Amino acid sequence: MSDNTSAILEQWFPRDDVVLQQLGKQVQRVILPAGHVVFRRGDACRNYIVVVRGSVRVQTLSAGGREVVLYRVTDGQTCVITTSCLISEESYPAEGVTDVETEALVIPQAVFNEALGYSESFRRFVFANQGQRLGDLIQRVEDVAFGRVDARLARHLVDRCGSRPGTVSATHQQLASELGTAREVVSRQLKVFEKDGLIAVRRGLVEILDPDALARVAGEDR
Amino acid sequence: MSDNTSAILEQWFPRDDVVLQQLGKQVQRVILPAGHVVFRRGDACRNYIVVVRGSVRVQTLSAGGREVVLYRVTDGQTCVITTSCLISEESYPAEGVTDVETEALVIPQAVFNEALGYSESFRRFVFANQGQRLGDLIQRVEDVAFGRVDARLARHLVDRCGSRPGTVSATHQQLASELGTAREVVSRQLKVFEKDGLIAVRRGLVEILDPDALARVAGEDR
DNA sequence: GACATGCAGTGACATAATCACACTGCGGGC
DNA sequence: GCCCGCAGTGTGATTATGTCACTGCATGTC
Repeated sequence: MSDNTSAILEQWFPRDDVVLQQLGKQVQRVILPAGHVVFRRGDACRNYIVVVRGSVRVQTLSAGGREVVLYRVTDGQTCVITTSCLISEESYPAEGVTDVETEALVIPQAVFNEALGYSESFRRFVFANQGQRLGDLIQRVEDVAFGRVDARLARHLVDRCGSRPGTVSATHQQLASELGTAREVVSRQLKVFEKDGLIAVRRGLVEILDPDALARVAGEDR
Repeated sequence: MSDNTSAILEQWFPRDDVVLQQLGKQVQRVILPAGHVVFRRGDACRNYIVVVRGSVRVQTLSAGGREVVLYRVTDGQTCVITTSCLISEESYPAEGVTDVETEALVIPQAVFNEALGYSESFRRFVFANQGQRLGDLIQRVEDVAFGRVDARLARHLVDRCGSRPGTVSATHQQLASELGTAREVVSRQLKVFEKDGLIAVRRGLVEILDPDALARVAGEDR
């Protein structure tokens, strides 16, 4: 069990509170492999899920068969959709898939409800997470509605490799889903970046040669 | 005071519960004129707001100065952003403006927090609302990313006038904000609809002549 | 009437999405 | 090894949208 797990459990279900201690015992820990489908569109939601370590991307399949990534849930975070579905007892409107091996806490609905009523700090955690994911979603609407593809692509690559040169492992199709655009557009844009010496592309792989220049492209607000 | 207000107050703060009764006394009712700015980007959030009657649109101003409408809050609903900002004590990431004269309940932060811990039914209401607005947002991401402007515009007009012929009062700029596109695009598309005899346009007004045909345009999934 | 202002129309151009199809690297089966 | 299949990629043609620059038009104010 990772240190994170213990810390989170201790924080929410401290030893000195008998009620929370009891609730804490019903929390399970799971480790999911990369690519595991955590929930599908239409599934009923039965558990509150907290990602302790790893990354889950939440995406939706449009009528035309295209995918957009809505947001990611990473270390110490939870998913807005899960939370609201859990309480309103609606089914999932999107799907969640692990990007990498992911460690998560699974809190049954009943336990979640009790903890929510009992502990203000738990409530605060839950809602703060809601706010953050919500902000991600709003940002996404703005990006897709107004953002230029070159800037968005550059930003995404920089985000994934940091400020040091390195490689990002993704197909053009995956990148397109991240950005809410089409594969061809990504292919062409990558070509442009490559011609400018910012990156090198190989099958399923993008090598970042000049993160600073890339960051500059990302930052140029039109 | 409208019937709705009494009903909502009675539902959340019933007479037979002394604690909730006390909390209920601190809830205020306000009537806001059309076009009133309920909250601005960057404002701190101090109250939980429930729209009893009317409509508030929540929108965001992008870096380029363009506006998108994220969703609307109407009769009996609340705003996701308000809720999560209130609990996580962050500032508003968007702004809210009344479309029409709007009657609302204003619940101070402290009262909201207490009620949330005390009443499961109140909690359920709060989160169910979160889920609905969230669904709106997801839909918006899909629309903006994949939707065709003609279909979205047609759908929007139909939504606003119903299945009977009638008039929608909005400038092209307003329509563009609703759809997350540019004014010129709306102007051109309206011209096309007009040429096809679906609508007639006048300054600040769109007259719906053939709602059925318009609905057909809206429904044609690509 | 002169002017300011907000709204709408339009052409030219840039960017992005879509469609159609060719090409390529790689792994599995033989 | 060789062939094949397939996911991944490249590219041109076409259409849809977004952007820019500017004009015209209605309305209100002085």
